Amino acid sequence: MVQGLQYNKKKAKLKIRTEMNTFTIGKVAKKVGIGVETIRFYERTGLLKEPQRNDSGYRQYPPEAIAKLSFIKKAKQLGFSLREIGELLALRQNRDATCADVRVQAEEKINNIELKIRDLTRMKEALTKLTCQCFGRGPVSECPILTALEATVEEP
Amino acid sequence: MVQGLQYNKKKAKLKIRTEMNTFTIGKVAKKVGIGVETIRFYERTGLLKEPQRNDSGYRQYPPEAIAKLSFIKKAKQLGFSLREIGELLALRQNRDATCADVRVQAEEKINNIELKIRDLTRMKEALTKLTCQCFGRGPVSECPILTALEATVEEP
DNA sequence: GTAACCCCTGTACCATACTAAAGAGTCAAG
DNA sequence: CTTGACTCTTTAGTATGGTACAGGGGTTAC
Repeated sequence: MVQGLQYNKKKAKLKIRTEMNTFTIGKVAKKVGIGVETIRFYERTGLLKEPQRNDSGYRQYPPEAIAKLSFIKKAKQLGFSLREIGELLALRQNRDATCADVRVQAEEKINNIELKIRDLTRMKEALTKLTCQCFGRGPVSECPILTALEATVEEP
Repeated sequence: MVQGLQYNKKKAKLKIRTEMNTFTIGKVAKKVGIGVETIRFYERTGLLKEPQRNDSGYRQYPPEAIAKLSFIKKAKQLGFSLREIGELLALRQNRDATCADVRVQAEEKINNIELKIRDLTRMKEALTKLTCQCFGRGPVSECPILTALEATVEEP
């Protein structure tokens, strides 16, 4: 901010920022559909590289940043964690990386998701079984759902 | 050791602890198969009520505590959050609660799980579709998985 | 009596992914 | 020139479910 003030006095109102095809953090956030805080958070955690600044210290994002954030958003919707997204972004940068590398990541993720689905399905079946035993009548003390959960550990 | 026939109150504390059917936190943890820190954590968060203490300030758990912690453990395996488990435990205590109340909770949870499964299935399908488009050959720059994710947001 | 455990409190920390607030500077419109 | 919207940094808090000390004291077996 000190440097910003100094520059501002010298270079007053040259509209470098608007003549270039850059966006403020707010515009980017709006275009992508996320919050400005989220973008700054991604920058802090290294997911997004630090953008250029204008004379006031405002972040200036090129259009690619919007593409990158859209990428992040979509990958997140696909269930990738920020760490995994970071790996995908790194692959994208890596000239030696091949399509196959990306495919491996995607397949790992698919296996991952399948595992989660299996877990949830097992949970659901267990719960369904319990609710089928419960007629929904009588006091809670006789509820088969709770009594099933109450079963204590046996003495060794 | 207590000597002779005399019932020494000061020395009887040791006796009282062992003659009653109570357990130290470590024993409980072992029986249930969780850590002592976890039990203290449950107590801190109000999931478990504070047990009696002996003269040394040690927690003394009745056998019911083991049942309760087993309940918590099993409910957790079924995908209930600690908050939801707290609600189930409260229902169990509530004399006015009925079996139907428990059933409602279980059914809500089932719906919840189904929703998650649907979400994951959609993710999986999207990813599978992308990987089917990728032959795993060529440079990363031409990977259809990444290019699909790269699609930018259009101008409004 | 002394080592090897156990238990106590309190605090801080792990990961994940943000979100908010304080306090100050910047910018464009009226 | 003022106002309001925007931006900056730093710090701290949210929720979830724990885990890991530190620095004390208690208990047990030999």
